[in-house]
Amino acid sequence: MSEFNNFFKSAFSVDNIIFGFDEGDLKVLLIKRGAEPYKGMWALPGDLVYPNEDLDDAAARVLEELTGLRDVYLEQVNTFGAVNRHPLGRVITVAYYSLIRINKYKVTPASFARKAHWHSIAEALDLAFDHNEILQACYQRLKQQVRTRPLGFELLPPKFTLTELQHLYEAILETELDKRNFRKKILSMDLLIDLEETQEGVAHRPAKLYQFDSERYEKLKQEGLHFELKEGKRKLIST
Amino acid sequence: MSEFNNFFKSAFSVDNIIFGFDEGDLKVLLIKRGAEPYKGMWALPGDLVYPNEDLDDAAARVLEELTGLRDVYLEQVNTFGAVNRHPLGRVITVAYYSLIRINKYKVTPASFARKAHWHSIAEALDLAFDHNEILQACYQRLKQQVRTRPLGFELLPPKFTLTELQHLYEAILETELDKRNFRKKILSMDLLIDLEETQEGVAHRPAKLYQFDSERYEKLKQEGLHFELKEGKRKLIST
DNA sequence: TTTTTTAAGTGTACTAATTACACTATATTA
DNA sequence: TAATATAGTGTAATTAGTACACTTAAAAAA
Repeated sequence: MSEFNNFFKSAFSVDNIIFGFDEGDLKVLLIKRGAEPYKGMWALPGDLVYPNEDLDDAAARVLEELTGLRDVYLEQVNTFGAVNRHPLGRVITVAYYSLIRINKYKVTPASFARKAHWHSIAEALDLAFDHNEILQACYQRLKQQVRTRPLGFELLPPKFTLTELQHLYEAILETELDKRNFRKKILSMDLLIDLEETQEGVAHRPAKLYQFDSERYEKLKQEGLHFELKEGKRKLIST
Repeated sequence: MSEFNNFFKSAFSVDNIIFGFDEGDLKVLLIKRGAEPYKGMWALPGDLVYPNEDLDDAAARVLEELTGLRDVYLEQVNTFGAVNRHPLGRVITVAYYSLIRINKYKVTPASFARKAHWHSIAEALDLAFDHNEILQACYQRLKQQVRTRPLGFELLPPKFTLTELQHLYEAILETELDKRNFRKKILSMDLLIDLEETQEGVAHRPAKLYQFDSERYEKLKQEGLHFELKEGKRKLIST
């Protein structure tokens, strides 16, 4: 590896955009940096990748160290590699997003993080490094993917109502959906199990509870199912 | 950067999946490796990223060194970072795909490449490193993106016939399309300029020539156009 | 020159999916 | 028991997708 030696002076990191859903709002988990650079600023949870660690494993590790959660939906989005994106040297970073159920999360901040906190997507501004750009890229990717894969369920508790599901999609897609059309579409996919239970303790007619049928989804996927949700109002191609 | 020093011993590379279209077939440009490791095997064109070079610039450089082409459609797909993917050290690689007009390309092989050659996608097997995996990932991404963005035109000469365009989509999507329905759909998008010219020197009725209207596309995109092509036969969601 | 060959070009009827839209039902709380 | 709040439901109109076969225009062969 003689002539390559000049190259082996870089590092890479993973950064994790952890999405959650709460109070009708799409949230992202940020940490307040306890050390320079960017001390005191909010940042995406991330870490350098160990020399003997696979990239995907590093992303899962970062997530687990912060939230205590394993086996979470995790997807690689993009790699950011501008020369000066990190003040301490050449560090490129691979961005992942993950989807977690916000109430399963318990704070176990890693040593480098002084504070972890959920932020609404819209309020997550002024982040350290190039993390604003990374967050936007991941959010756009989530928006795109949520239309064609049943990812939304990862963000909801195991039992949910159709209205909760609709609100989730509305929050992610930043659009309003028609209640009847949404239900018609979702139920026609035959991916929900009607639990024959209802909400309790709400000051109105209680909603029925459903569960995502992941076995059935795996079966349908093999047969070529296209899970697909369109926009509230479809833009037409016209002159 | 004291405690970080152990980390700054890695390198990263870019690998470029260069797609072209010729003789009704989707092709990929591969080089035969002239040096160890994997000497003599076909590989994706790629290179280590210089310490002071942005990732995207590196991808564009690799492409230009090999083909002489600049300002080509180039898109980052995925980053591959298994610990042992490169025998000479820890090297993660960022994969890009690019779309070029095959007749604009002239061979100018870089020093590390003994030979560059177009391969049909289906025949590009037994590549060096983890390049089979990378190629497949990029091909899947192209397939997906070609449905919702007018990328196909990047692969055709500026003037083309509707049949050529159809064959291109059939090659990429690995499906057959109905001639009348394809034409109806494409023309209804209003993205083609009818050049009022016809083919010459063909032993049959000459086809009309068209040009992609990129100005109009930019305008329509802002208004929310969804360029979208579906499969030949649509799988229905049913019980 | 006529015939053959090859691919270009065209329209319609049917089916499926999407959209817009408003009232009734059921629980709690006042 | 009245008020409030959200759940739950159907249909008609529009748009998009699909299946399908014959005529046209050029070059090449007879």
